[in-house]
Amino acid sequence: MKTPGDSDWAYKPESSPGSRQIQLWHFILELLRKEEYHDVIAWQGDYGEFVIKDPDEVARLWGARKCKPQMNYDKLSRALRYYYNKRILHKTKGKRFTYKFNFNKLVLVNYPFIDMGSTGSGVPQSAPPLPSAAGTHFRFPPSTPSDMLSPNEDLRSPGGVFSAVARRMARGSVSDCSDGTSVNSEIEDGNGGGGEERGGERGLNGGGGGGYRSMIHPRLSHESLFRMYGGAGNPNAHPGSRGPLGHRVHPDNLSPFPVSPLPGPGGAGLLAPPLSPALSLTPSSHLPYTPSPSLSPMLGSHFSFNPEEMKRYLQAHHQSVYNYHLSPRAFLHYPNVIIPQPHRLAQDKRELGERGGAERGGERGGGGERERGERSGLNSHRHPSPLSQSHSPHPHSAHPHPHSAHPHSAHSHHHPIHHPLHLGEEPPHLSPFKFKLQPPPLGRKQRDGSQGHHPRQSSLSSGSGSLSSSGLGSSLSFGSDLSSAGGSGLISNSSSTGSLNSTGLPKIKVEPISDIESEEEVEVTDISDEDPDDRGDEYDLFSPRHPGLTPTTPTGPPPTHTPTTRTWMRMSSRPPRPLLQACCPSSPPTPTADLPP
DNA sequence: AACGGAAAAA
DNA sequence: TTTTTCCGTT
Repeated sequence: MKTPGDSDWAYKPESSPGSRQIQLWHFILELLRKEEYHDVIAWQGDYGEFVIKDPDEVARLWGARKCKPQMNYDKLSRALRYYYNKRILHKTKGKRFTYKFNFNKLVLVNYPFIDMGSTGSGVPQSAPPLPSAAGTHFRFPPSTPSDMLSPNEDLRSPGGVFSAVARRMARGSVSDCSDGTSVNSEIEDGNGGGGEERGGERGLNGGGGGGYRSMIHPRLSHESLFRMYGGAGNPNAHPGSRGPLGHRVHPDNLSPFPVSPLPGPGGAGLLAPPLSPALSLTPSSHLPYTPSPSLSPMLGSHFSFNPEEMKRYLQAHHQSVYNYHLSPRAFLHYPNVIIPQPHRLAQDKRELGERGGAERGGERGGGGERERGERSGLNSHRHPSPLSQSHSPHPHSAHPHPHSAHPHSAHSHHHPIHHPLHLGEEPPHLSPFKFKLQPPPLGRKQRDGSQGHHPRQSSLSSGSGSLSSSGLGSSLSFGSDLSSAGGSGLISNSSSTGSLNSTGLPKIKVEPISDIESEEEVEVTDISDEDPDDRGDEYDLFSPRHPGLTPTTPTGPPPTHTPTTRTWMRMSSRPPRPLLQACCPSSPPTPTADLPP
C-alpha cells in the first residue's frame, strides 16, 4: 500500500533500477540545445517538434553515450516509440524523422524554470516552450493552431498548472562509459567550434541576464533556487575562457532547449526580470543570497515547499543538479506560480527557416565512413561558447541565424565534432527525491499469452555493466497530470527508495479527465482502453490558449522536412564504423577524440 | 519509414 | 524500468 505519499517509485534514486543513467529523451534534448548538433537534430516546426536530420548520427551519438556501438536509428527509434505511450513524445506524422515532445506534461521537477538559453540562434518556434507568464500561471505559448485545438485546454487543475521544463542538462553529460576514462560523449559541450577544447567552458552565464525565462518550481525554496541558479560557482566562467580543467563542473546550463526565443525585442527586455541567477547556474554551492530581484518575489510569495526536503535534496545533489532521469510522467501542478514577469515574446520570429532538405547531401550512405568534420564553422563564427553566450546580455544579438543560416551548413558536412572534454567526474549524487511517476502504460492488451514468442538467439552478451552511477540529471518530468482532484498533486514522496512498485500507484495516477487527444497528429496510440490514466494527459501545456499572447503561430510549420532519405536502418548493423567503441569495454583509448579513426 | 510485440539486457 | 535487440507488418 503505499499511501499516497509515498511515491515510491517516484523517488528512485539513482540506484534504483529505474534510474539508470541518462534517458534518451533527455539526451535528445541535450542535443537539441547544442548548436553543434543542429545539423544532426534540431527543433523545427511546432513547439516541441524536432527533426532528426541525421538519424544515423543521432543514433551514433546515442550509442556512444550508452556505450552501445551497435546502436542505430532503428533501435533508437524503437526507444523513442516507447515514449509514445509514455507520452513523452509523439511522432509527427508525415514528416520523416520528426517527433514532438509533449512538453505538455513535461515538467521540470527540480528546476522548473525554463530557460533557454542557448544562443538564440535560430530557434525555431518549435523550440522550447517558453514560459509565458502572462498571468499567474505559466504556460507555454501556444504553439500551433492545432494545439490550440485542444478542447480541453484548461488544465484541470484548479489552481493552475504550471508546467515548465527545466532546463539544464548537464552539459557534460557524458558519462563515462568506461570506467575512468571518460570517453566523452560526443555531446559534451557545446561549444563547438570555437574552441578547441571545450574544457571548461561552461561558462554559464555570466552575465546575466540573458534572457532566460525561468520559472520556479513551487516546491523549491528560495534557497534552493538560489543555489541552483546562483551559482556561485563559477567565478571563472567566462564565456570565452575555457579553462583547462575544471571542466564540467557545473552543471547546468541551460535549458534543454536550445532555442532562445528571447532575443527578441528588447532582448532581455522581455523578460526583464529574468533571473539573472539563473544564468549562472553554477552549482557551486552555496551561494549567498543573491537572489535576483526577480526571483525573490516569486519565491517568497508563493510556494510552499518544505525546507527540509529541499535541504535533503540539495545535499544530495550538492550542487549538481542534474539528475538525469526524469520521470516521464511526473508532473505536478503548481497552483500558483507566478512568473516573474512578463509575457513572453510574443511571437518571436518565426522564421524557421528550416533547412529544407538540402542540407546535407547525403553523404552518409551508410557505408562509408562518416567522418564528421567539424562544424566548427558554426559556432566558430562567433561565440566562444554557447553557454556563455546565452547569458550574455545579448547573446545572439546579431545572429539571428535560424537554422539555416549557416553558411556552411549548406556546404556539407559539418558534423559536429566532438571534442574531447572529458568530463571528468560526475558527481554521483543521487537525488533523494525525484519526482517521478510513471505509470505504466501497460494495460493494453499486451500479453495475451500466447503468441509471440520469439526465441531470438541472443546474440551478444554484453555484459558488463558499466553503469555506475552517473548521476547527473536534471529532473524533468513529463507527467500526466496528477493533480488529483485537488490540485495538490505533488508528489509526496517519501522515501522508500527501493521499492517502487507499480502495483499500487494510485497515487499519482491521475486521471481521467477528458482527454483529448491531442494534437493533431498525434494519435494516441494506445490509450484508449485501459489506461485511464494515461489518457488524460495529453494536453499541451504549452499549448495555447493564451489570451494575451498571440499565437501567431502560423500554423504551418513549414517545410520541415527534408529528410534525406537514408537507407540503412534495419538491422543492418553498422557498416564499418568503429566510432566509438571505446566506451564500455573498458577501453578507453582515445579519450579525447571522440572518434578514433 | 514507422509501428509495435517480445525477449533480453542493464 | 528503461533501453536494446530482433523482427514481422504496415
